[in-house]
Order: sequence, then C-alpha cells, then structure tokens
Amino acid sequence: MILVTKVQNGYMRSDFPPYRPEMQANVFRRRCPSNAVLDMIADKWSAPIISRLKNGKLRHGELLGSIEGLSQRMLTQTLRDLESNGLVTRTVYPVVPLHVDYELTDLGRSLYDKALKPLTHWAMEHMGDVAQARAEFERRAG
Amino acid sequence: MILVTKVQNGYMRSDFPPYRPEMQANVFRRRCPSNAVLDMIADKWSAPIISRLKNGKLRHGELLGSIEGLSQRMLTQTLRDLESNGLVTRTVYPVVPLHVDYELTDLGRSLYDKALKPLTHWAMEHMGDVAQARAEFERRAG
DNA sequence: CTGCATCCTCAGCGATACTG
DNA sequence: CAGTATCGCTGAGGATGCAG
Repeated sequence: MILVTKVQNGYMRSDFPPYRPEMQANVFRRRCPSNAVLDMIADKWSAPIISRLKNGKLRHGELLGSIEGLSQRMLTQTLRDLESNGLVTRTVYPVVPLHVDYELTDLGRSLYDKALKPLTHWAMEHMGDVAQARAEFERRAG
Repeated sequence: MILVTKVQNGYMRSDFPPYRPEMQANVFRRRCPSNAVLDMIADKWSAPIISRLKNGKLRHGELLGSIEGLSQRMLTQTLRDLESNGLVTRTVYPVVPLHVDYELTDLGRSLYDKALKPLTHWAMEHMGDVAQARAEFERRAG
C-alpha cells in the first residue's frame, strides 16, 4: 500500500513505505527507512525550513521572508508535507487577520539534532575539500 | 560563478557554490554549505551507492546488480557526479573485457560516517513514529 | 495574513539501442 | 563489461491570481 495524496498541482511526496522490521535487513532496496528519510528532507526546501524552526515557532510570513528564493506556494506545500510526517505542528489562531504558526515537534527536533545537524556540521567542515575536488575534476575532465 | 557541466542528456548537478567563509553566516540562504551537501547526496541514487561502497571497492556491474531499480545510465551518471565531488574514485584496468571499479575516498567515507550514517540511524529508530504520524494525518485530513 | 488553484517550464530519469 | 546517445514522460516547482 502506498499512500499517495493528490495535492494542489501534483502529489505529496507520500510514497512512504509502511514500516516493517524486515526493511532494516537491506538498506539497498529502494524504500528502505534511510531512503524514506532522505526523501522526507531532501527536497528543495525541507531542510532550510526545519533549520529555521529549530529555535522556536514561526509564522508563515516569517518563514517566507527569511528563506531566500522560497515561494509561498512551496512554503505551504513543504510545511504540509512536514506536518504530515509528524515533524511540524501547525497552529491556527482564528483572528483577523489570520495568524498561523509552525513549530517543530519532538520528532522534528530529534530529526534535526540527530540527522540534519551532523550533516550541516560535516558540510561546514568539508565544503572546502569538496570545492577543491570539483575544481580538480573540472581541470582534468574539462 | 556556477559550474555547470553539460553531460549526456542533461546537466550534472554542479550548481556548487565556490566555498567562501561568509556562507557559514547564514544557513538559510540557498547555496549554503549544508544545502550544497544535501544536493550532493539527495538525488535518487547517491545515498544507496555510497552505502553500498562503504565496505570497499566494487565494480560497475556489482553496484548495478545490488541496488534494485537502478538503471545503468543513472549509475554511471551518479558515479561521475560523486567522483566530481571527490567522494568516489574511479579506477580503470585496461584489460579485456574492461574492468572498472569504484571506491570511496576518505572524504566520501567521512561523509558516510558523519552524515549519512547518523541519518540512517535516525531512520531506523524513528520510521515507526513517522509512519504513525502519516497514518494519523491521513485519518484527520483524508 | 494565509493559502488554494491554474498554467507552464524544464530537469530527472527510465527505456532502449549502440560502441570499444 | 563499461559507457554513450537519443527519446519521451512525469513531476518539481515558479508566477500569478483568487478567497477566507
């Protein structure tokens, strides 16, 4: 069973496998847990949004303004996606004008601390090496 | 300057920012190091391939056979990409029939240990929570 | 302020066939 | 065995406009 939800223009990235223990057996199959997690945060905007939320709740507009290049369409879509995966909560204050804010769940914070932060950390440390490798490769291969 | 290399049908994912220290200042800009690293491994096949290579060198065919759904076209392309980022080395033995194998560089191994492994680990631990959240969300929102 | 709907473009990638 | 070239589909995602 694959949950696919038609949303807006396309589909939510909902090709999430039901969790079964035997999936741990072979990480080289597509749809293994690690790939599922990558799919969850590897789209264009999830990581920045999660990072941005790590210090507390933010409103739609605050997120939109603080991540360059992010369109409002993709913000909403990504937030829904994160919400559906239990990483973010959405709270609506029924006032006028409308006030909505988003906050990491414990699960979301855990994902940030255990997975995203290490990755960011590695990035900080090794971007130089990567850039150098790229330049080197470029030089050799044209 | 953005390095974009025309390759085969499309482009290598080479929109890599030259490394500059000030990029560390704001992780919410696109093209910050962490996003660059995500871009590096977040495509469909990089992570599985890196995982597969963590135990030592493998031949093209071995990789192809051991990752389900991976086409030979994408394997070559992804390997070139990884190679250009300094994560993988490609060694050609000029024999007949041709023999080529791929191996993680120190940088690649470091990426695996410091970034990919923690992520996989988190995935193993929390896939259940995510699946549950998904089901819950599905139930509420349809 | 928040966010859904529509239109449109272009990159990712699979299938297939061909070379050294 | 390893890799390249071509074709075509599909879906991510930007722009814009409307609604509660």
